[in-house]
Amino acid sequence: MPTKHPLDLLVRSLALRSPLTASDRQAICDLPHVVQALDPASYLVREGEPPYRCGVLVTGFAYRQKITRTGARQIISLHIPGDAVDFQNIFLDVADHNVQLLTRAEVAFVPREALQQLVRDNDRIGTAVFVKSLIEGSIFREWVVNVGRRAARERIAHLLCELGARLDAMGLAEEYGYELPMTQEELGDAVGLTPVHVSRTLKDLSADGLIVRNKRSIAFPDWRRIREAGDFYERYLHLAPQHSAG
Amino acid sequence: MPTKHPLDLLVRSLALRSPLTASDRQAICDLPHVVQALDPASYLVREGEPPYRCGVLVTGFAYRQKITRTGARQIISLHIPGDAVDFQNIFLDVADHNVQLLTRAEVAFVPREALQQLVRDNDRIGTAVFVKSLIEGSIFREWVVNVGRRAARERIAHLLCELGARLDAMGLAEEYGYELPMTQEELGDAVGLTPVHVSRTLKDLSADGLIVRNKRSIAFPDWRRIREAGDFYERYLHLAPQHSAG
DNA sequence: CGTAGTGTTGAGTCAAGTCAATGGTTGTGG
DNA sequence: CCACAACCATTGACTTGACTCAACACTACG
Repeated sequence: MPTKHPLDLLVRSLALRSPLTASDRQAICDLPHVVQALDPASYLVREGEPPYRCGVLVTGFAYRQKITRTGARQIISLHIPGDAVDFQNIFLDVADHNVQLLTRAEVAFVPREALQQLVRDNDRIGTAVFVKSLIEGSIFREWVVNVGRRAARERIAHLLCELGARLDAMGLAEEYGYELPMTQEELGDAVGLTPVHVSRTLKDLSADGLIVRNKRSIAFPDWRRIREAGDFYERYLHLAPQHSAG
Repeated sequence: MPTKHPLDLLVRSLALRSPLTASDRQAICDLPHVVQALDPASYLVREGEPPYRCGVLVTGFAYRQKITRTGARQIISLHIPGDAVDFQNIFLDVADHNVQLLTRAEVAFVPREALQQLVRDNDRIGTAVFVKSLIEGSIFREWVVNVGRRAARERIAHLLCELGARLDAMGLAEEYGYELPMTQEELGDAVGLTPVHVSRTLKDLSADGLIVRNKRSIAFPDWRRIREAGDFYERYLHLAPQHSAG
């Protein structure tokens, strides 16, 4: 007897911004799916391959990634439980980037056609999926700004704030911080810095009392100050519901 | 007697990737709209404001932009004739970035509700708009990579290739190049560099015979070499049609 | 012509990168 | 339960790609 449906978090994530009725929620949970437990670094999507299914994070974290010719990796976004990692691919014929697991994770795979059909048949769900995709696009835009125009300290602070705000919106953060399941190399690839410089910058942030580190957990003693250090304004996350879209 | 409908280019842009019937095309052209001629730097969208209409570029160029706390500007994307600059906003309640004209331009403004209604009522058009939005998202992702992990020379070469490829797909490029309506400051803000360094890098690219400059026009004597210099692979532009999405 | 907006060039600086060594943590298997 | 291996984080010394500042040149346009 499942205490919790694997797609519940997806429903919660969609309902955060778009109104969904009880029957909409049921329809999402009724999507055919298989849940798999996968190891860190497992690929959910591979650049160049056609997407035939959509992975939904039930537990664990993932990231989007692209590799340049010289072998440098850029992490393009981070994904938390409840995120569907393939809304960006499901209406396109070929994946233009990779998605990998950051941690061990349980992933619910939904066949592409079933998801496309539901999006087409149900207006509210279709809008919710569209809205979620557009918000992901908004996050990509903010990352362009972060990586293009902010100094190292701001970049890292911004990333930490964003993750905190998103986890918090999903009810997945602790009181003052959260478990950050990333190495400094991964952090660097997310903000366009080398791991060495990430190490130094985190040290500075700690020294200034903006963050408190303990193993891989991050806490913010003063939310206002870290937001300021990261030039973080959460409007781009569109955490309030989109009433007029329903 | 109009020789050409203002929304024709939008139709062409959508039809590039998604199949549209003659009546779909007619339905798009029948959208209510007003065409305005506007000066460079005019705002089409302002961060923080609710989007009540969607601008479509009939002629001229535009860009998305965000300003950091320190006043630095990051250009997030460039838009060419046929692009609708508000697909990213139309289903969200508040704009999270600015859109401005790069050049003098004619813009067709479509009321938000009319566009939303058409997207909801017509499946093929809805899918086409969704696909176009997702491709814009793909371009944002590539920009994160460009600005995060490539050297100055590659960044600029990549941007020039992207614009060339997109203009070419819309039939708006010359044989070997195109008119680049950007100052070096704007170029710099698009790739995360200072105007001084853009000037030096363009000089290098010219010296190596990768580009030929004449006023604001750019030509590529050898497309293969400039692609290579920019680490440019156009898969992310999804220029081939998305057959299975229709 | 004068002026404002661009673009170019040189000289000096600095934030972040590179290279390399050391130290700490975690997990595993003998 | 310990020992080893693999991975990760930290630190120091040095380098460098891009930035800053500043002067000057070009161009378009009234």
